[in-house]
Amino acid sequence: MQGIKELLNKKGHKATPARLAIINIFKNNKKPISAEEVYKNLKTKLKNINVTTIYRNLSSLSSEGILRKVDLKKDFDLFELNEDHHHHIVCTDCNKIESFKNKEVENLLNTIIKKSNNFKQIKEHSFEIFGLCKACSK
Amino acid sequence: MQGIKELLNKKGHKATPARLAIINIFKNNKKPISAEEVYKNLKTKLKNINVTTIYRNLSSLSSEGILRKVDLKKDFDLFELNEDHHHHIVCTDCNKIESFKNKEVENLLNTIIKKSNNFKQIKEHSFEIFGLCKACSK
DNA sequence: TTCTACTTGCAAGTAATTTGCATCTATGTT
DNA sequence: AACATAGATGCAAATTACTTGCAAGTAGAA
Ligand SMILES: [Mn+2]
Ligand SMILES: [Mn+2]
Ligand SMILES: [Zn+2]
Ligand SMILES: [Zn+2]
Repeated sequence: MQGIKELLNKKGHKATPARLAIINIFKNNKKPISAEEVYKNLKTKLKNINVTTIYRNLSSLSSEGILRKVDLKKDFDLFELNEDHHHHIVCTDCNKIESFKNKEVENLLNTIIKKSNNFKQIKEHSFEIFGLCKACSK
Repeated sequence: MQGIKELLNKKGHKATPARLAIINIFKNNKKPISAEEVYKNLKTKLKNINVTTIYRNLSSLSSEGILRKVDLKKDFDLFELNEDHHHHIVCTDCNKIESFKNKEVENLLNTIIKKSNNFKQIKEHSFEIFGLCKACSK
């Protein structure tokens, strides 16, 4: 937890208890979670923590590239650590989330951008799959 | 505009002026648009049209598979006709949207699902690309 | 033409996220 | 170690996209 504090300070942000705890939650969690989920988790550790603080931190941590927002067709935003780029398969019934990496997806981006008339550079992309997990498809 | 009316009736929905006008807007429009955009457009054609009607119709037309919701990282939903499956490249600066089809993306789904431990069937997927268009990247 | 289920307009309600502001605190400086 | 201050936080109020309840209207079947 040493590098994190320096990283934050270097970006002009303070390593507050709330912020460190939030990052910690994501370090110990492999699937995307919502502000509300972070909040519930944090309440057990920090008395007097407010959801607003969660929202503000999820937002700033995301712009700094420490977290990233994941769009999984929910009516609220999900976040996860912004390490090792990957995609998700989501069960639309029970919300099980499996993540996967696939080089070909990434290679395809080049092919696609070459064919494009209006774009020459890509900043990011999303590739998410929705279906029923084995348990739910019975 | 004959087939549409029958299609709607067959699904137990009435071919009301509002509903037909909404479908028409999408027929004459190639990029995903929001409820608010549909509303602005409709106001010039139907006096006394209410946004609620737009929301309700976008929703029902989507569940019927006539429209589909598109997720482009906006804070509102976008919709487009649910014909010929495709994906988008979006300019994060000026919101220009280019659409493309790519067989390989679709083929990849099979490869991915085979490697999955928890999923065997896919219902849908999203693959959206974000970057700067030529005009905006100067 | 009549009947009725589906629609619509309008007002009010939700739910997620944001903002204003007074108070507080982590960190650099003295 | 005490100080100064930019950045954080809690709390309440505001925003915003979207939904819901209800009474009145209308498309389509008979
Ligand atoms: Mn993930
Ligand atoms: Mn499209
Ligand atoms: Zn499942
Ligand atoms: Zn552009």
